[in-house]
Amino acid sequence: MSDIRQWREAADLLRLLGHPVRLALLEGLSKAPKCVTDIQDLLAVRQANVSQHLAVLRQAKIVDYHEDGNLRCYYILRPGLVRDLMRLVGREYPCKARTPAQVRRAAGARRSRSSAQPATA
Amino acid sequence: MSDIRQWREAADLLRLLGHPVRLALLEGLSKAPKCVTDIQDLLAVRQANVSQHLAVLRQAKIVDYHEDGNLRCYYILRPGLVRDLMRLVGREYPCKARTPAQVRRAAGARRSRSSAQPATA
DNA sequence: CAGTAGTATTCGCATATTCGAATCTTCGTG
DNA sequence: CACGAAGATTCGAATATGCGAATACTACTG
Repeated sequence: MSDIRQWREAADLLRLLGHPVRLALLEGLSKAPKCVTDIQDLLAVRQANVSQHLAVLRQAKIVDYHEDGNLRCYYILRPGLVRDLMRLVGREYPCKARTPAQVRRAAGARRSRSSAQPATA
Repeated sequence: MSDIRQWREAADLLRLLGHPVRLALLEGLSKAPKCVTDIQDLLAVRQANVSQHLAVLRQAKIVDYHEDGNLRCYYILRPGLVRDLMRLVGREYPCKARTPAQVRRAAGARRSRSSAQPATA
């Protein structure tokens, strides 16, 4: 479990979700589908910018839309993801400080690298 | 709930977590506390870079450390947060596509903005 | 005290992200 | 068909992020 590449996808997802407008967008959409102009109106963000953020969320398969005449009604494509996301960012996670002794014991006998093998390189 | 500023903190948190090295770091630390050199060795990332990422996580109060002589043993300061985070990025969230009719109905009667009330502003 | 291992910090560059302005497309209506 | 409204896309500039190299700092050891 030391390969960093396996975390790239998860990191991309988190980074993409980590934008205030996109979070507000997701919360708004999680209540009901909305068209771009409604969102623009609701969030006080310019239309082009709303479209840009929606495009990002759409590429990530987090939202999708249906066309209704001239309008595009966006909705949450993965409600479970958004729900869990909102819980994560909404919850308070208290700090659980450990004592030096606890940490030292949990760290095991691994002192330094004095006995390190040259690895695979 | 249309104020974007209230999402800034959450967005900052997600963005900060959205980095492959930091995720790998958190997973490694969630198994046991480790010192910087151990991590550097485990993840094949340069020492300065490990320190940089750890500094970010420390400022966000996600990790902390205790000094053990010359070493700094880092540990997860908010295990609940990291646990839920790992669950979120580890789980599969299936796409729940809606039909146009479903979306239109859920969107309510809000067609466009033609009949928009001036809101509370 | 000199040397060294462990770690942090600073600096600079390369790359990525964000956003506004402008433009383009499409659909509906008269 | 002309026009306007809804929305997407492109482009460029400002800002942020990531990382390596170099360096500084500190606590042990001899």
